[in-house]
Amino acid sequence: MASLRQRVRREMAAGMLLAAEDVFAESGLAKAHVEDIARRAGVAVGTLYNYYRDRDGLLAAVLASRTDELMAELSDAVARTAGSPARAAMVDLARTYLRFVMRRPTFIRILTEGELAHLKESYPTSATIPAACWQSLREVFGQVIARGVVEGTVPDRGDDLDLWLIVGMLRGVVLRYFRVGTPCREADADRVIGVFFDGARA
Amino acid sequence: MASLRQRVRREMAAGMLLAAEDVFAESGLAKAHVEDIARRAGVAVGTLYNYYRDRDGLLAAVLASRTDELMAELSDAVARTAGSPARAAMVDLARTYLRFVMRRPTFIRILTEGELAHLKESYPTSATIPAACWQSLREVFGQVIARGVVEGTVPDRGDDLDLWLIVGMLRGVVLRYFRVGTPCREADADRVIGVFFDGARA
Amino acid sequence: MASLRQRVRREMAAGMLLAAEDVFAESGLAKAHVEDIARRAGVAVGTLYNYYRDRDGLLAAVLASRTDELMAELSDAVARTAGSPARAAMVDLARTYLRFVMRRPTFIRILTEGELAHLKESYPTSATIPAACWQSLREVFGQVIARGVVEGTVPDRGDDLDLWLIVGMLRGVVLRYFRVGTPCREADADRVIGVFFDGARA
Amino acid sequence: MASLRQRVRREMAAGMLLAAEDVFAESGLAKAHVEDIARRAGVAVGTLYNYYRDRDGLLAAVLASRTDELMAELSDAVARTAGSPARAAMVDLARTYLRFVMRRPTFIRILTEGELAHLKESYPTSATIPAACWQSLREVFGQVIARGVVEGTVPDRGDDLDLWLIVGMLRGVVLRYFRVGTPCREADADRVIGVFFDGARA
DNA sequence: TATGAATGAGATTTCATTCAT
DNA sequence: CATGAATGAAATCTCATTCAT
Repeated sequence: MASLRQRVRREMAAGMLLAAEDVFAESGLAKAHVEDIARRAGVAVGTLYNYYRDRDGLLAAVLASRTDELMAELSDAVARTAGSPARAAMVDLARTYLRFVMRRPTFIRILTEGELAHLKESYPTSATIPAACWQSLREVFGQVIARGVVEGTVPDRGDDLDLWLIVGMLRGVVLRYFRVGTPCREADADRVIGVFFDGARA
Repeated sequence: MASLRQRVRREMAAGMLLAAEDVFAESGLAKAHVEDIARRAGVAVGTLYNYYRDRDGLLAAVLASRTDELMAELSDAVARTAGSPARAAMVDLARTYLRFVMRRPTFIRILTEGELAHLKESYPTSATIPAACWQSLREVFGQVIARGVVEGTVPDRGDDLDLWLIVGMLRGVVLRYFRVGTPCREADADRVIGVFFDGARA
Repeated sequence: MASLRQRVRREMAAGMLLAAEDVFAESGLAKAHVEDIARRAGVAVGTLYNYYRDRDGLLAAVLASRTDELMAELSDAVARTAGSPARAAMVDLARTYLRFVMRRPTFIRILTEGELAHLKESYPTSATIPAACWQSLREVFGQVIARGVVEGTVPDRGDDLDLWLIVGMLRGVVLRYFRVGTPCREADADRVIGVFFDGARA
Repeated sequence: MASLRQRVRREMAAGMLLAAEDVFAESGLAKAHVEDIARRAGVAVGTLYNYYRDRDGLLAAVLASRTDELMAELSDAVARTAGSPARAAMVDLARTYLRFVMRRPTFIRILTEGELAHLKESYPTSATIPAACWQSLREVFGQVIARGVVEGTVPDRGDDLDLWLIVGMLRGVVLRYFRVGTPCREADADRVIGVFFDGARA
């Protein structure tokens, strides 16, 4: 059982994590200042450093926790659609992902920025996490597509381009949300998978 | 006829622009240091500032020149496919874009990073250019899709989601190149447009 | 009661202010480098910037505090000579001023340099303070001279030239101190006012 | 006889000197940029350096030529009032000085700024000239006052304070011009000397 | 001799991290 | 542990001076 002290410590750490996530997303990874994070968390900078090694460690913690959360939800979706046809499973995956985007938009923003930003210098530990997360996302879709190939509903093209296209379309939906404000809806997930299977005409 | 001095000046400016493009792309917008750009260009820092007002001006110049180049090629593609069916025109556009990506990958890297980075503070002038460029790219596809709607080959869904999906797929192809190294080929453009019209099965 | 932290903070700020005053006076406003001020104050540059927005803010603080000090002493002098004849009051003012010069020569040096230097670019906030201070000094003398006019001991010439002459003579005494090292004494104040009322012969 | 070449060279040098004087006065000694001087003179910076060793040399030349001009006029005044009473001679000197101020205000501005500015670093050669010029001005008045002492119209106080007071008053008149725009008139010279001999009442 | 672009030392300011209280 | 002031390396930008043309 967690002692009171441990519980308090965990809650403080969690509060700082939320503050960090907000600031990383709002200000951008390059302009996210430790002092801003501390202010947002309602603690002193020194306290941040008592809980996390450095700014990099803070980002790594944000990424790790949210990445776990996302992967857990995707795993759930995979598990619960184990027997369904590939297309239905993919719809479920896409919906799950877009729901997650709307629930954790700040994290997704960081994840998307981090995919291309050059983080090695400022964030040596965290630098590889976003790309790895995107990789995992593609792999999840890859598993289901493999089922589609077995089913015969998806042709085997012998490359992984389809994965980049599906995830690309999903990123398109999300970027529309970030840039224009149009929320991501389940219907958008259906459209993405619909286009993937039948094209826009269907 | 340009005087010798003018010619030299233009060449120096162009050299610095190329150096800046490389450094912006390689180091990332946040970690692209003026001194690195100068070193890469083989000039002193002060010389950079004789040609461009500040770091922001340097980035703005890079973005402006390459954006113009890209838009010119896309305009050409639109013009030369004026009478073709929408699908053929879109294939041409997508091929044109991917060819450009392979010819100017550093610029595309900047453009893609700049779409989501928070640049207002460090690059007040350049901050809005990447998003505007992406917007233009969507509009170019939008024009052709409108033709497809008239043709009856593309259903009118009453929203702009299709544009985000197409551009999203293209970005997927490009990200694959950036992350995995797989070059963007014309066949990829055909796949993207093929999926858009007929789905992956076709 | 001031907390320990507040007291320390106030003392640090005061120490930096003194260091800044010294360096501004010794090196001149144009050659007073932040690093020199920090070294003189025995702190790191960053610490200066924790207390003052920028170099301009540092100078503004020096000027504001010392200007207040000077004006307070002059106001005291005006108040305590409220019933005296104008001449006695002016002697008191002049003595007060010269005493202040000898107590705060570094500030007076800054004030005198700042009257003519072009500070708008390097010191946007502080630029107008010295001239305003000199203006106040003239006004203080102006009030007493007005009493002299009422008394009939000073002729009303209908212009403000007398003020510029009195303050000019005082500046002469001070410049002698700065250039030749002759200290400003109360007898000098008496001479200045004596000349103003009766000429050098008396 | 001056060759054409020499004449041209002298005219160019003179033009640069005028430009330098303007810029030194307008921008202040610390913010007078060589490029501004060149632009004002209508030549390239390199040309400036063909005529003057460096920025310091340019200022030294400005100061030297104008100082000579001023001292020549004052010497004339001294010479032409050789037989007059001290008071009349001093009025002549003061008028001569204020006329010069109105004819060469830019130079006087530099001279006045240079009296207190710390020029040793940026202008090693020129640094001592302004103070020396002021010293000469006091000496000129000192000679005439010595005559007044002999005459019995000026008491011998055994110090040089009177000189600092007279020159201080003149500086007051000039500062009024610089700060408020009131031109220096001959009547002002009369007032200064009048106050010196008889006080403000007379 | 005139030109004006190239140079790079030097100045200001920022901000992640440390550590005494 | 929490605090937040101190630190100083690092980054941008300026401008007097040089020198090839």
